[in-house]
Amino acid sequence: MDKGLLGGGGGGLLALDASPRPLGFLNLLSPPPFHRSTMEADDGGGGGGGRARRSVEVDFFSDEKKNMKKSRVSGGGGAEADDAKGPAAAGLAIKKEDLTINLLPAGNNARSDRSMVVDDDAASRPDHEEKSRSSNELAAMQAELGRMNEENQRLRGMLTQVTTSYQALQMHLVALMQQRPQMMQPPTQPQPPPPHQDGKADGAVVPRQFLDLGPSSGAGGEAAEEPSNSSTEAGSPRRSSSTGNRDQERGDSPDAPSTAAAWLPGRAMAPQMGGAGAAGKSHDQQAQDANMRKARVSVRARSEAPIIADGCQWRKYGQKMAKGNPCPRAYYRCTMATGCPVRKQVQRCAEDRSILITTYEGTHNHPLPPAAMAMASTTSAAASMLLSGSIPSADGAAGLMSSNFLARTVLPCSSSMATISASAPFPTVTLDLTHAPPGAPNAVPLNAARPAAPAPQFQVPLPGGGMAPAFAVPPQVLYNQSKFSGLQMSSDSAEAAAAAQFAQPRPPIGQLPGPLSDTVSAAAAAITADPNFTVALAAAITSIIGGQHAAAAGNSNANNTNTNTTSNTNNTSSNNTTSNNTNSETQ
DNA sequence: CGTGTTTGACCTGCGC
DNA sequence: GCGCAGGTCAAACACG
Repeated sequence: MDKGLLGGGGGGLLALDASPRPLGFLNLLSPPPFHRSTMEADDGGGGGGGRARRSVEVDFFSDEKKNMKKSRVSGGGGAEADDAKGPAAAGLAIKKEDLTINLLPAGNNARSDRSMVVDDDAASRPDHEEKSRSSNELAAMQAELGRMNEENQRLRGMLTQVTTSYQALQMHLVALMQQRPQMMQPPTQPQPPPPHQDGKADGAVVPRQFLDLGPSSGAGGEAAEEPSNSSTEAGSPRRSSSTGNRDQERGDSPDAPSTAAAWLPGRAMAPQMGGAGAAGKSHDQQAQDANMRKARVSVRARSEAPIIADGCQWRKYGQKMAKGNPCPRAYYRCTMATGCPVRKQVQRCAEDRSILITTYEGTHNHPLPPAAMAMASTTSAAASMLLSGSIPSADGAAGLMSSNFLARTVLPCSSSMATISASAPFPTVTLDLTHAPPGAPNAVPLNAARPAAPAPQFQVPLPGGGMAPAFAVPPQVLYNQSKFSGLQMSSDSAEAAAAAQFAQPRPPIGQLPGPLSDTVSAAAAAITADPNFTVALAAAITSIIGGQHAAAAGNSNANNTNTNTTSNTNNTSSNNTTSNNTNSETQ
């Protein structure tokens, strides 16, 4: 099925999506603002009010745009959309040009408006008056230009800063990506002989340490023993739910929280920089892990479909009645790789059964199709922010702030759509996609974003391989669903776009077939395809760049918390025992 | 026959 | 210590 998606999507979209952004990854930073006008036409919002909260970028953009607008006014030139590239530089260049032009009072000014006025006046006034007026105007313009230059300097500085950050991030990303292929070995080889302790200590070297947590531990039955030992030494407050032994055998559950942070900036970075002292460090880290609770990302979306397609393949391994909810909760495990620790729970909201609550836990230890990448990056970003926010002090407030930032980052169009609950037992970020933002219907735009996409890609694959009647649902549902799947769908197109590159053994993100370019292309394609994906990536990037900023940013917006709390336990009691539900309602 | 789902049983953590 | 609830396992079953 996945193959079908990949294969089907195919080439058409590739050209469509990938081409527009030759700059590739760098665009990750710049597109959101500049594409907003075009891409977010989808949202019908036209960029309206809600966008403004977009932290630095917005300001940057708006300022920039202002400048550019001025430039255009003065330049009178045509194609506006085209010069959206190279913000600061372009603006500066134009300005200089204008300067030259303005300094030449010579007859035909390019400044259509003003010059027209001037000309009109000039016709009826003496020369000297005209000249004085011109000189005044000139002076004013020069002053304005001076201001603009200053502004440009500022913007340049910001740009430099952003670029620097980006480069650092990119390097980090590359490092992580290069590590990933290593991780991919184990899954294909279901159980590489438990090289556990040594494997982590030597072969895998430092960098793998975090990434190891998923696969390697998942690989070796006893391998998992090691971490759990240390963590138990550390007190093992972790509530790895069930099954000490079984989990070790699976190797996922105990490590899920760690893997959830696998590509976290701080955490992933630390080992690399740490270098030696693997033992002590890992010990440390494990203690940290032990302190860390499982981070979860919960997505609320309206959907008639029993499950939300997120680009991954899931296998249902259990179903249970949750207390206080007449609807059973289904447990899924990622089956895209053998040792993948990622799980998700799917349950319908008790209050509104049209709302599907999908809770993700853990991080994939295998390459993901862009479709899944979108979701993974989103959830990972959410989880990482959550965790990074709570690591330092285990303070819920930090996480809360981060989450607010996340809310705006992941879902910029809806400040009140993401919520965090750092309350026990697991810190959970909730992305509430059930609220229809103002300029809603973007199911169509999504389609529009990928006009050539074959129908199958729009279908919602069910775990069982069937297709959910996702588009037989009411518009509202469709909207909400698509809003959620804005991540997946858009990335579907990205998937399609990347299909050519990933077509073979699918080395997607992990292996960087060539240099970085393929991945970059895919990312660029995806970004081009859908602002939501951009935003998701931005969230991931933001999380990598630094939780502090996130926390800070979130801090400044801490008042945006909404009331959608995610509590992991429903307190209403019932007599539901642990008996399993045979209810086929959701299946 | 392979893959995925269903479902009863089991394990674990937590609160009382 | 006991009971409850969440989470998972794994045999049985269904399906293509």
